[in-house]
Amino acid sequence: MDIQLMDKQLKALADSNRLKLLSCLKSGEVCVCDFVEVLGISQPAVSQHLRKLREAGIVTERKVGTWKHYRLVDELTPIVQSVVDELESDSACRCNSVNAPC
Amino acid sequence: MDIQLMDKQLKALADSNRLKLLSCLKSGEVCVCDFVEVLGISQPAVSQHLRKLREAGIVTERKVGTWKHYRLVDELTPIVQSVVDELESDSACRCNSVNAPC
DNA sequence: AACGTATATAATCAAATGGTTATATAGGAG
DNA sequence: CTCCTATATAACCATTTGATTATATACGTT
Repeated sequence: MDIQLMDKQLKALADSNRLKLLSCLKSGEVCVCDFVEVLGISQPAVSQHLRKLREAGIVTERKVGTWKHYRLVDELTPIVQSVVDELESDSACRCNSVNAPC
Repeated sequence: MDIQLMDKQLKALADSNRLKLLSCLKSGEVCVCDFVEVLGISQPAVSQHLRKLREAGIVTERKVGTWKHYRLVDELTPIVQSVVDELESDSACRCNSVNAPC
């Protein structure tokens, strides 16, 4: 495995808020608006975390109208997979907002 | 697995110089003096990287006179193990210095 | 005891990181 | 077209990180 990709993925994983995002994503797609509630940080902050995960090849997105649904990529690298395996799935982060389109 | 430990270990892993240290350690014990040559950074910088790995429970040390030999801990967590597995073992970093006591 | 070597710690600094607010972009509803 | 909502980007700022130099500690040698 390319050591530069490894470093990039590890940097993307090494943040507690991003680990929480992965806990949420473990059980399926989640839209950005729900993440904002879960993490208790601003929407732009969430957007920047998701970008970091996306650029590391860990998550991918799907547009649904004005919303975006994020999910884990299909083929995770062994390192990312081992991190996801260790995380407890957090189902509390999905479809809680009144207007969530999930 | 404790999410705080996970975060701490991931932060310890998410640095290219520390990944190089682990590449060296994959094939066995290495003393600090050799690391300095390999990474091309100062001795205190190496010492601080090693401390971070030690405090994350990834490496341990053994005193040999004035030297210290570092090695991977016996029971790595699944995440750390998967990172080590992905790294190519770098044998060029051992016992190269004239006065290395390895 | 005095000196030299190996490693660790302290002090300092520049760069990277993660947050905020403000603004841009894009799509759906009226 | 205009307005509202969802998301992304830009600009900015405080904190953290990783390097350096200087100093402390510990051990071996003379």
